[in-house]
Amino acid sequence: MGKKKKVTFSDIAKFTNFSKTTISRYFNDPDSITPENQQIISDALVKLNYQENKVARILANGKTEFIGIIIPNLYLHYYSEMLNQILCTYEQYGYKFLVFIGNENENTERQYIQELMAYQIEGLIVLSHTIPSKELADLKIPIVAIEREDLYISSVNTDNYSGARQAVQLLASHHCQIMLHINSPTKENIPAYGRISGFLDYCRENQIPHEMFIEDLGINDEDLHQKFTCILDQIQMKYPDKKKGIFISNDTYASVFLNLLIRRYGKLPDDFYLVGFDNSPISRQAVIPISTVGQQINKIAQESMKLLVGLMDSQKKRNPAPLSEPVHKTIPPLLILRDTTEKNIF
Amino acid sequence: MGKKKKVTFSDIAKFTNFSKTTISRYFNDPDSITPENQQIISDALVKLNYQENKVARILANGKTEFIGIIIPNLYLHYYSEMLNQILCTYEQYGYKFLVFIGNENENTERQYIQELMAYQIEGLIVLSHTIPSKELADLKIPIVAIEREDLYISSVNTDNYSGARQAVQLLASHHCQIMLHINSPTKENIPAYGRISGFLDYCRENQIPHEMFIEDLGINDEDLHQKFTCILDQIQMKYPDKKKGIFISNDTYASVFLNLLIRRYGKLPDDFYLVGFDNSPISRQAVIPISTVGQQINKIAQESMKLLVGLMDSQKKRNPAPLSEPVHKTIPPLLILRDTTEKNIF
DNA sequence: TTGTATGCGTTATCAC
DNA sequence: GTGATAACGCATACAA
Repeated sequence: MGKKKKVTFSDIAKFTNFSKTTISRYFNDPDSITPENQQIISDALVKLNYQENKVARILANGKTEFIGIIIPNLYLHYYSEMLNQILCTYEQYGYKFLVFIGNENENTERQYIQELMAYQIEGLIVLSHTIPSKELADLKIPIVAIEREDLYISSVNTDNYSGARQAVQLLASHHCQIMLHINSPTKENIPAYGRISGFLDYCRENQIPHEMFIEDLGINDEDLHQKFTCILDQIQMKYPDKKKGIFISNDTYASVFLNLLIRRYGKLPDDFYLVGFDNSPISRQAVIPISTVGQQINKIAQESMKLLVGLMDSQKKRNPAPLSEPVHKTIPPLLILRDTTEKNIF
Repeated sequence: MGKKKKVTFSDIAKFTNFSKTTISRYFNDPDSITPENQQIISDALVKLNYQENKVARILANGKTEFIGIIIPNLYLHYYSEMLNQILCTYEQYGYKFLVFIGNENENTERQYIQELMAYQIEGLIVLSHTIPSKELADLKIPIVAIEREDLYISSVNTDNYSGARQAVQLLASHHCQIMLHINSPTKENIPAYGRISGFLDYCRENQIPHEMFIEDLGINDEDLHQKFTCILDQIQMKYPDKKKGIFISNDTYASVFLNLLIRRYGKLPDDFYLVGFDNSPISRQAVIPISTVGQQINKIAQESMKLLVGLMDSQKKRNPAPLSEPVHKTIPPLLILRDTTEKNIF
């Protein structure tokens, strides 16, 4: 049995004694043909078992309805949940997504972008960090960046700065006497730097004693564990009698730190108050659920698509403006109170 | 400024005084033209800033290099990591992926499949459970199922049965006197049922006392917590003096159960031995790292692609066999020993 | 409301 | 080694 050829408009046209044009119109503007003829065509479609071919349609009308996504990885919950939310917007906008995993390699990502361009994507969502926004802007297609350097392109980010301030404010409201911030080295031009500046600004403005532990915390578990043990020792040495408010740059780290405390003291000591960042599952699943600055991933995804669709629509006009100035949107974080700060609950 | 038209083979042909055919050959069979002419064309490409158009190529040669993926969600680590691994095979095979989130709605997923077919996907990877394999087989395209009902289609699955046996064997080796299995209701025709049958078979064969707790464990955290509290109470009531080996159907549940124990007793009691399933991050990140039956997600992804690519290749032949009998591959799990069983470490 | 002719950008089939 | 020409399947002016 050979491979059966696909049914095309020609076949339907012959079968129904209409022209291909009429068949085309049946799909794109049904009301322009009589109801009876609609029915005839409709019947023919099922009788011939027609399957539409959008590739041909693309070539003819230029609209691929493809959006490219370049995302660093999916093992961090933040990224996989963001992708989840973005993909789900298909229901709303109908755009299909071509997804590439960045893998932190600049040239590989350039190749991915070429591939995406070859498939005539109408827009691009970038979460990976490697390629400078200047270069991305040169692609001359609508682009939205999420939580990365975004000088030359539009973007949607969590308000990291205000999130950090809220975290410290929460710790201050529990009368913590010394504020500690644990983070890895962060460039000033990416949104996450707001977690550092927000911490510093709030402490300074309110004259609260504070210290930062900025360290490359490694990737593997042992490294992480060792670094945190070291940091904990320092903290206990320097501030033995003070009520400590600790703001940690993400929930994964916060959980490691919490586990360290639990295993050392059998419980979260009374003079330790913890706040993480992200509201990732681990913050809920921890032995003692961790208070955290929650990123509203669904809203970020929504806003990104809204922004991107807007840009793409304006490109479809007869006189597409030369991709106007970048727009930067900001989504407020949500402070989530759990047991590492709300101890009165016990 | 109007929208500048894209550069096509025609433009390059005019510019270089070759024919479109030669330009095409430059891309698809460079050695069929002289090196000098290759250079001329190459120069013209950069001079004109040519961007290839794969959509036109698809229409002409029929090969989309698209693979469709339907996956239930991305908030479960198992799925997001699987998607991660699948997407990364782009480097190896060059196939591009169109990803849809299933959302557990049968008709929605049917729609997604129609959309994928319209984009002429060459193959399909299905992780969602809603559509029966019988119906999928009727699509007449290469399909690989992962960890779902797979009677009529090819599949790659973890050897759940052997995994469960290994778990119980591990618990037995630590002289647990009563084996407990906690799981939610599972249909017999999906691979995960092996976790139940493996548990039962091993216990029966070795005449080990055992009990199963099969309960719909709900979705939200409170439900889960309450159900597990109830189960723990039962266990303590029934088997107060026995060394308990508990095999839990996944790491998320295992972590909830562990946290319950820690919060109640301040530590993992000496007579409790725990084994989870999946080797998801939570099993490492738990206060006490959880022993688990690790799924080799990377291997599953690799095997799935290998299988699918094989099926797709055989479809491209002149006489494509009518999609032969389904092939079912099985990937062995990896038993991972951590602190919830290896207590001698303390 | 319907049909004709042409175009979308590439590949494939022949020629030469 | 290179070129002319016809597909590929659909959309869209323009005509009727």
